[in-house]
Amino acid sequence: MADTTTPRFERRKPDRPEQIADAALLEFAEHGYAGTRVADVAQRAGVSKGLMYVYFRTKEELFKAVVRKVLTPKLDQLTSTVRHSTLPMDQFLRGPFLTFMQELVRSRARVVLRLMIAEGPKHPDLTQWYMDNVLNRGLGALREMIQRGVRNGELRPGAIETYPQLLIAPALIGMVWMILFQRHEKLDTDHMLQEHVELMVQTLVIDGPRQQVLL
Amino acid sequence: MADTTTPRFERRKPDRPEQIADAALLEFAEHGYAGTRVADVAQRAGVSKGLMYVYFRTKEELFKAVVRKVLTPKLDQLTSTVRHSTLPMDQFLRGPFLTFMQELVRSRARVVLRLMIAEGPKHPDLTQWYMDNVLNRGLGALREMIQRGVRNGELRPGAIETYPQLLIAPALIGMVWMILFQRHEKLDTDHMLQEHVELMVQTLVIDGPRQQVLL
Amino acid sequence: MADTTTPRFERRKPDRPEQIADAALLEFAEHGYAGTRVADVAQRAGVSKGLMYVYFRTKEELFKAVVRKVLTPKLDQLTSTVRHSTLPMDQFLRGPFLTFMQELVRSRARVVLRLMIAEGPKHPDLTQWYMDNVLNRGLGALREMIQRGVRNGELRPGAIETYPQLLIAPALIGMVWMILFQRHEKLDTDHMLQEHVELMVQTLVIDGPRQQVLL
Amino acid sequence: MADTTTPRFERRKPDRPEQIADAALLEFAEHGYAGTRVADVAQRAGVSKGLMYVYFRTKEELFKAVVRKVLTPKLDQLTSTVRHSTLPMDQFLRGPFLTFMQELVRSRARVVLRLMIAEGPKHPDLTQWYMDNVLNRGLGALREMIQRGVRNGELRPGAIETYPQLLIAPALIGMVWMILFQRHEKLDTDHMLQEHVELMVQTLVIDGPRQQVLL
DNA sequence: TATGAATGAGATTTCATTCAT
DNA sequence: TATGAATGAAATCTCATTCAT
Repeated sequence: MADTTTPRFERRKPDRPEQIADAALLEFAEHGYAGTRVADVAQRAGVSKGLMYVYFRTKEELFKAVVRKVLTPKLDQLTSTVRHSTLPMDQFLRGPFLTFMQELVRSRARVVLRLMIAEGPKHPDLTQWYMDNVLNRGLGALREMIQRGVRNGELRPGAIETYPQLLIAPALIGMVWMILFQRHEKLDTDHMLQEHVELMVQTLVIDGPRQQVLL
Repeated sequence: MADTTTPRFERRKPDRPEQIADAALLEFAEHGYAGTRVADVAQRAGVSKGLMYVYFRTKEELFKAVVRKVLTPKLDQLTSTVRHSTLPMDQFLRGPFLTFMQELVRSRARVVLRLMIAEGPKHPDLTQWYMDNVLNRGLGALREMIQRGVRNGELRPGAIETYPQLLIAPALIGMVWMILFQRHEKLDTDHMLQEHVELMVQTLVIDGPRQQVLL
Repeated sequence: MADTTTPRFERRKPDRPEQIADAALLEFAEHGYAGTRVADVAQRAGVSKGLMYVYFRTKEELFKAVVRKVLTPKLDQLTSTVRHSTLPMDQFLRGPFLTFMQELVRSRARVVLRLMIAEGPKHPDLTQWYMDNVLNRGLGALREMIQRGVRNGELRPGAIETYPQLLIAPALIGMVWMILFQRHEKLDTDHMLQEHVELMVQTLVIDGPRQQVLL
Repeated sequence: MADTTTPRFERRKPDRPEQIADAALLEFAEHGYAGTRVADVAQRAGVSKGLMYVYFRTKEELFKAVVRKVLTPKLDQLTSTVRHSTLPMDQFLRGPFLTFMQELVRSRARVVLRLMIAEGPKHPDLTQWYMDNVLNRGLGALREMIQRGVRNGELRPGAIETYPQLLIAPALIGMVWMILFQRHEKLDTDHMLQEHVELMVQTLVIDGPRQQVLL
């Protein structure tokens, strides 16, 4: 009632980058990097083509911004989960860790993973950022968790300390499956990850009185 | 009769399609699908642009042909390995199966995986072909192997029968690592896969007299 | 009455148009007309883009204003120099006239000349203004001077009355040289102009008692 | 009659660059560098936009090619004229040299001069080329001619040896006039140049028996 | 008066595909 | 069969100008 005429311009600078990045993620997810038209992102974001270039100097910058924006919180979540847990190792793996993987497979990070795999080799600086801020932070957090378990006598020492990748490998499978095949053939990734965690617990966790202090 | 597709008595440079597909794989590997120029493939193959279109009607057809050409022998190798092995399960896993994964990570299949992840969603028919001829054949072979082990009393029944993906998940990690990070930070994927197999053997293989007949 | 355009009692930063025009000249000089961004002029002038459009309705208007602003005083200077001189012709040519040309070559007029040559054909009204207010006033002043000399018996009558352009042609050469080549190869334009004047004096000035009244 | 259907493609590679450069010159002449659209050049040349980029990688390359193409023959003409003349100096100046300047003012070089003045500062390599291949060759040829005259006792030594620019300065005036004002106000550049040459001959050429050997 | 976020028309450039030879 | 000159649709990016505040 107050605004009877729709203004041709809307001024709301603070929201714009967010708004554009969200739209961009969706377009990139659907069409990949090269397949995405800046014009379509603009339309999806409800802004003009020109405005895109006010906030992101090139399509490539936009892409990188999207990747960073999506992955950063995911990694924060992982590190935080690992750092603040005081649960016994088996409960931790079956609980928060499993949940993290299950959510990861479903989250927007999945499509960003696809984008990284597809475009990473063309963007060395983005790949470097990914290594520093996603991969190494992620693996670092996992390794920290495992080593704590080993020190506490909860976990068998061994390969998993050297290659924490093995712990999340099935999440990667899950994501790739979702990307490529989910439309064709369902896979219960939640269950698969649960079974994976069971196997890991069986293999890694030392039986016996585990109620010792964990901290 | 053995050679039905190649017209035997026409004069033309033999294996032109082969030649082109090989060049195309290298270009796709380096630049991705969209980043690859048909002209560059032609140059690399040593033929004219026009001739490409004699053998492959579009760039997309060429892409699909490349994917099929690379993956088919890989799958044949896996199925054959699994089918013809008469080794006890632990020896099989530590031997031919580990070797297969290690080679897989290094092979041209790696770059095709990248291409599939990047482009799959845009080519449903290719994805369908991949599911039928790569994924399901691959998982089928693995499942077959596992079930034989279970029947023989060599393997514990359980999750791995349902989700043979868990067995090759680290190979996927290895491939993705090679694609994205190998230039930045080395990972000894061979060793990682070996450790993975050890974990799997510990978890899955039933101890005790294993020298019973396998077949 | 003296000051009709500037409203005397309104509060605003004085000389905004001046300020903008000065900034514009520098930008136009560096990047040419098309290569100059209105936003950059605004920034250089320390005002907002929007404000520019309060004082100059379009980029083109701004351009024309700059041209006029720079050239007008130069022409005033020339006419005034010529009109007020009471020197014998040889002294005048070697003195004030030479100085004028030497300064001209160095002045901001040089870059405006470049702009006129580049953009003139696209702006007929500007070109017309230039003809009326620069070219014809300039040539007029020179011709007046020459004719006075002829009447006084100081100068040989002839071509130079018809084509006073010949008298300042080397200044044009000097300006073009400064515009294009000075960064690559120095030319002592001062000396060149001095030599030109010497040649002119030799050719044009009638020897003999020249101390007669001049005026 | 032979070709009843107009083919959509015409294959005539050898002509193309020429054809495009000619069209480009006309467009650049009319609209300047920035004001010229590649599409319009293409249309004028009767080829597709895409083909432009087959022969000239960028608009800038096209521009440079045009400049070089137009100026090179002009300079060849000047050097050749100067080198091969066996005329006495006054006849040479009043004859071939005057003719050269008169033609120069009318030729396509005129518009290229405009382009150079306008765009030179933005293209240092083109400017360097211009200096090496136009300016210095041109001035060199003039200086050579003058020094020959001085050695022969035909010309007074002096400023003109140091600054041969003074000899062609009026041609520059003529060209600039043609560019900017000819549509508004005629100037008989031919006559102006003729008068200029007369002045130069009067000033520079030594009277007396000039029938001495010239060579 | 003053700002600068927002617009949108238009420019250059790329490249898969066609087709005259 | 073989070539590569030629096409044209489309994509990215720029920037003068407008207008809500």
